[in-house]
Amino acid sequence: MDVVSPELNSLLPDEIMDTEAIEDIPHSQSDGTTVQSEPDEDTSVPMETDTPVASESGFCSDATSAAQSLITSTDSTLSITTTKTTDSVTGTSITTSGLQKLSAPFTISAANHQIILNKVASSQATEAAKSAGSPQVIKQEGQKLLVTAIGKSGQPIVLQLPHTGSKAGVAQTSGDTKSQTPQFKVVTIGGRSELKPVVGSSTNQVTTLQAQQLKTVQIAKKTPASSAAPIKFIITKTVNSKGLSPQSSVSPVIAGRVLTQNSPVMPARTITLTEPHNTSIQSIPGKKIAISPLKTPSKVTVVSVASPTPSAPQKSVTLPVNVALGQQILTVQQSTSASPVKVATSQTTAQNIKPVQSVTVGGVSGSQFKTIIPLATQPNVQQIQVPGSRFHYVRLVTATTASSTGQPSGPSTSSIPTAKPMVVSTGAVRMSVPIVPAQTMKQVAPKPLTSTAQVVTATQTQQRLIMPATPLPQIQPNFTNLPPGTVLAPAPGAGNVGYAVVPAQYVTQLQQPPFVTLASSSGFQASAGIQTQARLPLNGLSTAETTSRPRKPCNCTKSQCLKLYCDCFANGEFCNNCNCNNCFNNLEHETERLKAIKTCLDRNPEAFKPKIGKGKEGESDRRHSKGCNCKRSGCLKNYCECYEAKIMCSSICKCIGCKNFEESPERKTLMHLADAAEVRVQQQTAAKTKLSSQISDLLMRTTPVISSGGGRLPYTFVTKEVLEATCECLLEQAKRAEQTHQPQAEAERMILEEFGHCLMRIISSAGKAKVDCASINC
DNA sequence: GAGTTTGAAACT
DNA sequence: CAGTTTCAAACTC
Repeated sequence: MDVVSPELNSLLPDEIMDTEAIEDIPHSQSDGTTVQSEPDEDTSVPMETDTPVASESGFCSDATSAAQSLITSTDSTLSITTTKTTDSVTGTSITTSGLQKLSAPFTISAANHQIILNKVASSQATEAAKSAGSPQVIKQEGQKLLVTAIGKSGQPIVLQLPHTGSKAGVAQTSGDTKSQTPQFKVVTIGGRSELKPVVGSSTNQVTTLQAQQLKTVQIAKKTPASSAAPIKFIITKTVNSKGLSPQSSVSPVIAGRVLTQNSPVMPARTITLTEPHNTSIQSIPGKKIAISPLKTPSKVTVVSVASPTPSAPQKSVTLPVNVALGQQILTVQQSTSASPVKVATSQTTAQNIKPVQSVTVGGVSGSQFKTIIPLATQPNVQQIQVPGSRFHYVRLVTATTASSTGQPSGPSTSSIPTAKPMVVSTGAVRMSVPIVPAQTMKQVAPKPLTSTAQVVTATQTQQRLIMPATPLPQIQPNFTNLPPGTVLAPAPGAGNVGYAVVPAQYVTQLQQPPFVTLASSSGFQASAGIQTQARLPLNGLSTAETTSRPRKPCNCTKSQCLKLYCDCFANGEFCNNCNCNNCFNNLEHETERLKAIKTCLDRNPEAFKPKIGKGKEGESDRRHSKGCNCKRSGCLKNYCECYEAKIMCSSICKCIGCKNFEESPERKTLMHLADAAEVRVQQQTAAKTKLSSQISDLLMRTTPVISSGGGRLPYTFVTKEVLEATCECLLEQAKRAEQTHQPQAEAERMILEEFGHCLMRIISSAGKAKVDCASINC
């Protein structure tokens, strides 16, 4: 199953990934040296969760830094997710219920620009492993994901995934990887569609993109010239794993979305990202991944190639990576062989990166890839706001309770029945968020450790992804909607449903159209072909509406903005530029906020779901999920949530005296009035715009040019002398008023009157000058 | 801007 | 689940 269907993919905007990826890595590698994780085929390394049922995405951490990049892939699915809870050792991931993953812990090293993904053991293997009483083993069998990023020079970025994959729907064991059909994925980083693939894998598996259906996932590269320019990554994947020829010339891509490449061609370079064995996320609570707008963002999103098993969810992976200008090609290889994960950056230039703070990966001039990683010792709460910035901050936080201290080798592991990867893209931000039922996370079952296996203590460790919640559209029922601010909030009664809370402040809100890519392990059937990557309306509002309308600031006074009364909180956003008092809806009160979220979810698991969703079949596309209860407003005022959402009341509404139905004359009248008002507003806006333009033009023409070699405008009558003369006139008038002992009001009137006279003279002079100038054709 | 109205959310 | 209270937004003046 693919996370993103071609159809949906075609709907993707050209720029959907305008983000900077900054990741907080628990243990960052300071020198960016290549780190290779070991193949670890035999070693089972349980992640945070290791219940057989639980499927967890593999986590990738930066070499020493747990760069919360998660790369997972199923047989035919490759997903890269930035996550915090990374088990470093072997990039363990837990597969469950047919969810097969490929976890590829990776490190960015300066050597190769290669990211090597390790294949996660199949669910069967996991089951077997668990049944054997051993921690679940993640086999890192050799799929390599080769990602080449287009550098500043414009070299197309190619992501190649020659990996052996089994047919969709067939669970594959870890040992089956060799039998898998190699798949080829092309990832382009950069803006152009010039993608010409392809790079042979290390295993000599060169695949031909021709005759393969490629799916492009993501895109986003912004101006390479700017250091802060975000980078687009387009990832195409081959749908058809068959017919891969070992040696193939690469045909240009493809059906997928092609990126535009702004930069000149550069030789492709590979960066191998490897997850250090020693790194465990849990060891560092409260980690965050921040995407810094100041840094050149680049994000790689890997889309699952195919669905191995019907029940196996695909994971899309978003790998936020800061790519500096002139970045080179980031290559992620997924080899069929169980090669150790490597992190190598090509042309390691400046890697003067403090450990855990930033990781710079290869650069032509300086760091090509830079990952900024918050220090592990930093408080896990650090609010990041970039008002007006189009770049989004993404932070992965391990929300920890008292006991969630990182214990890399802690015996207990949390069981996550179904990790639900989600890719949420809000224009600039796209992420893959494994949603893990918090309830299951609380259930920690100690497991015996193998000598090589690293057990991650996930006890009460919550990984939180902070994302803009506002644009979050309604998520598929299986996924549940993303609640505000926190990941892994328990959803009572929701079974395996978990929540990913996405505070908005880390991300510029409403800057980009909401975008969601979702994949559900349980809900997505391969046969159904349910791949979701589409813009979904938010609360009944179209994308354009949501993007164009900034959120209103709240005015809460008593709720501390921690109840659903607060729109900010209800929308999963932090308060920002609000008028609230005693606000706790911020990172300074994260504990309270999380508690409040949990409370809300306890009360109503769907509390943070959009209220306006799709109605039943045959009904209107949009309707209120609960219906309104209006009694006095006739459902024709904004008190009514239905009316406010510009939808009509439905059968589930319990309103009295409803007039908000199709044939309602009152409603029609209101609609007409509203339309007329809107037209007036538009006209006024247009008039203002025009007037502003005229004024601006007038100022341009009339303002004396400070001679800077740029030439002088023809009508530079407001000169310094004119200004001085005007001021003298005004002063003289003031003196006159003072001498005549005029009251202050009268004095002001006289001065203003004089000022008016001065203006009139200036304008008159300007008019004459214009005429004169025109007469002489100046 | 103050006061009122309204209905969702929260509480009992 | 129903009734009541609390709350903040919508609305009116």
